[in-house]
Amino acid sequence: MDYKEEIKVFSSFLKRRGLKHTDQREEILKAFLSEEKHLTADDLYLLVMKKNPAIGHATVYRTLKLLCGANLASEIYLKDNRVCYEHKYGHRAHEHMVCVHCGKTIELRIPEIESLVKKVEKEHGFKLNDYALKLSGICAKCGKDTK
Amino acid sequence: MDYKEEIKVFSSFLKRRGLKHTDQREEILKAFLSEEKHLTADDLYLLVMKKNPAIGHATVYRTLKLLCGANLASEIYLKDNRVCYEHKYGHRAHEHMVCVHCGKTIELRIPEIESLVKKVEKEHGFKLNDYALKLSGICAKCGKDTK
DNA sequence: ATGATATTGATAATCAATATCAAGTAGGGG
DNA sequence: CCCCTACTTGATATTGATTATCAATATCAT
Repeated sequence: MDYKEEIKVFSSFLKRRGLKHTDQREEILKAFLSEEKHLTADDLYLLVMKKNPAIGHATVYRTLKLLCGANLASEIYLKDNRVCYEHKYGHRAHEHMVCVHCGKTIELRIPEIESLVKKVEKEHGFKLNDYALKLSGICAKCGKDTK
Repeated sequence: MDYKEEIKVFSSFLKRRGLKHTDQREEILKAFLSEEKHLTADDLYLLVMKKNPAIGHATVYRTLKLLCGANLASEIYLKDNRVCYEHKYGHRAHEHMVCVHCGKTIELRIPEIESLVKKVEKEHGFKLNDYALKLSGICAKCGKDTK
């Protein structure tokens, strides 16, 4: 995969902001896209390290913020104050199910939510940016293991 | 208010766990209940300080964990990795709307969610502990201010 | 190519939350 | 009612994730 599409989105975001397109940023973006599951900043750092050990910790953190700004990634906040990042481009999954036992996160698709959320938005005069539904509990696998 | 009910719940929780009912714990619980809005651990610490400056930071943190265990409080995870605590006893609001501008949090009541969540739970063989719906955007007031 | 400006990586700094530990209590059994 | 043991406390040190700092370097419009 070449991620041409996403790289273009990122590039134009950077240009629009007067920022620069660097090798590090592109490498980090590619590594991020290559992993389908959710990543913490540190997970991504380790992934990037394998390709290019010269890239620093801070750069990964910084680039993740940029990716969020470019709407290529979004942050999700899990238990224990951990932050994960997920792909956003071409996605619109804001519903997650997290297993409090093994930590696995499943993305859900609950179309009915959208209309509910819209209704609430109108009722409260809120201008919605985003929403997130998070279910937490014990996943099927862990439920079996602990039985 | 005497919070008799909640104190009893806490007491029996402690006994059940072989833990002790101390003045500090009760004071912290009362302070927590006295404030209707969401609190960070530090907010609560400052509140408790006013009544009893001798109570330490760590004790507040520890007691909040206990309150969660006793189902009197629950944690909510906001942007920037901040954790807040909200009342849980007699509550069942898991729906929040957070203004990304002023930071205000509004508790919602969306009864339809419950059945949606139940459906998903069944579909995935998940054993649900909790769920949280978080809407984020600009609240009516801030929307007006920035117009 | 040049130069203004953004970027990088190493390091130090920050912050909330947690672990440690000696001294102080609670509260059940006698 | 007192003892004893185990739980608690508060001060402090520690952790771990994220950010700030800063000199050296790279980008890109011209």
